[in-house]
Amino acid sequence: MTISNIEIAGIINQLADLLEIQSYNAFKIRAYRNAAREIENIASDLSQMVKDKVDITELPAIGEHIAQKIIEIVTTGKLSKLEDLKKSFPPHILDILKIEGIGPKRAKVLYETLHIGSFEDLRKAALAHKIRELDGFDEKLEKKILEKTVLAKKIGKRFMYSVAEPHAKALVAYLEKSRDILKVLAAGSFRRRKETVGDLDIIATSKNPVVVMKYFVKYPDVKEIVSQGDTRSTVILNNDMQVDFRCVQEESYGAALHYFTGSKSHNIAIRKMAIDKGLKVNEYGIFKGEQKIAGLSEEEMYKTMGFSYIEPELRENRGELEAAKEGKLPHLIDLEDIRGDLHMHTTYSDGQNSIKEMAEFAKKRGYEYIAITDHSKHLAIVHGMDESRLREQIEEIDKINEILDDITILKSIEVDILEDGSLALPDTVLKELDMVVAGVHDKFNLSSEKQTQRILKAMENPYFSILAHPTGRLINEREAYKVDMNLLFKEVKKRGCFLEINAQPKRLDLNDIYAKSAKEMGIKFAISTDSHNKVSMQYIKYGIFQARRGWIEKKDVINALSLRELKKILNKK
DNA sequence: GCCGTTTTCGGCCCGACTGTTTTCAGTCG
Repeated sequence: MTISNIEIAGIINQLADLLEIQSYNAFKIRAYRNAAREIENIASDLSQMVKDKVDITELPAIGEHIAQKIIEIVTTGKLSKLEDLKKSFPPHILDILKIEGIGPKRAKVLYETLHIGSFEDLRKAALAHKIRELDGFDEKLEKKILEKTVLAKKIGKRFMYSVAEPHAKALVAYLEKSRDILKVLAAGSFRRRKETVGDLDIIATSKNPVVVMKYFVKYPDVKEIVSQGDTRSTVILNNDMQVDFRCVQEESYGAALHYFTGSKSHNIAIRKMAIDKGLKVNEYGIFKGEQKIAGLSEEEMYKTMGFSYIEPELRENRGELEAAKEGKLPHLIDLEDIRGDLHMHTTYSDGQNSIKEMAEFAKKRGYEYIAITDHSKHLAIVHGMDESRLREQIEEIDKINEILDDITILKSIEVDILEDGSLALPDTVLKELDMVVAGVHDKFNLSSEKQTQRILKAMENPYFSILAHPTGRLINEREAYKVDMNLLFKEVKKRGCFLEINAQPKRLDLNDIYAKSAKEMGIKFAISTDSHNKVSMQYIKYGIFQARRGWIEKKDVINALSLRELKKILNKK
């Protein structure tokens, strides 16, 4: 039985949800939620920790009782307390909590008076106008419920960062046109460069917030106004993306920006630390009694709290506050640090541009080098190369290298790791390459043991350089394959090979949590675009964002090295 | 249910919007 941290957190959150409908002790519920949030943030695998008999009560927010529950979940896959609780509710009761405006209290009323336990029940009751008569409901809410239950399946969807990005930019550009707005910025998980964005949080400063609110809700892409107040409004855009907009006075810009950037976990941790210092933190500033002592800028906020400035990407309460206190924050990698791209395809396999076109585009970007990594023959669908095609390509690269100045094309391949852990091409040809990128492209459903052994075996190959997209997940499409990441990292470290942070917006693989964990073990990374045409080399920024969220510094990244240094490190293996 | 360099008991982040039950509960972020 292997169960992921996310799944464990999900079970504990479900428990909290049901207890909340039962009006259970609010602080106990909060304790469950705190524990779930911490579990989502832990890099190491809880399942493995339990198997290794690690004392998990050492983890924050996890005491004796929750530890027992986690052990039960890991060993049985279930939580008996939750299973028992579920028996007293209809099976889909938690679905109705996803509807805007229905929380645990109203869910309880719906269930106890009308026995409503699903979207379908709710919809029928709303159509029969039975909802409006209930305590805590009215005609308006009933109407809203009816609308929401139609679109139920879209609720809770998260957008890939790259999808949210143009919407955020367009909206910010619209707001910038308002004369009443002084500053405006997209905050929230978007500013933290999280791989998916649930909603947009926009912050602005103005002397006339009410006027600004009116202007905001008139944005042409708005489909629905959820709420509109004097300083805060919420709308839904045509693509169903929610936007929360907050407008404050100039003097509170830093505090509001900090508050609206989050993460929630980071904010709560800071507010608790403030209480210990006899201070209060809110979106208007830091207060000592009645007196405001900071709030103009985030820098000032952090300084007042005794921290160095924390980059938005780090604000997840994953140790950044402790590091900031001790002045030990990482100096995060920047786009400008990248000197080459080590994963891209050409017309030799499934790419759209020639080797030369890719090289020339890279040169324009100011790169010193690129690696051409077309697919190996195993994958018929992408016209993978066999040995002789690869030799042809090697020759062509040699020729182009002679012609092109100021950029070097490294000879490489994205070779398949076969089910038995061997590579899809023989060593006789792999040894002629400058480096070998290897990846799993099929048999995603192997057991964790088999999948892990498959990759470890592949890494034994003396020419293996970089493990491509290490977990294979596709955001919103495909789960990661099951791999013992902890064991994998140990072997990568021992072998001296490298892990890829794949910058494709759908991959961003390794993710932030794994990247941080691997970095802590001393592993180095290649941040690569896996481009299938020249233009997508620009995706490198998404890889940088993910790497920054994983606390990655320039010194951790092999394609931030000069060509000479890179060759040296590639040959050392 | 968790936590503690003032505490093993007594706290637990903080505030806006909605609708209305004109002082607050419910919900949300």
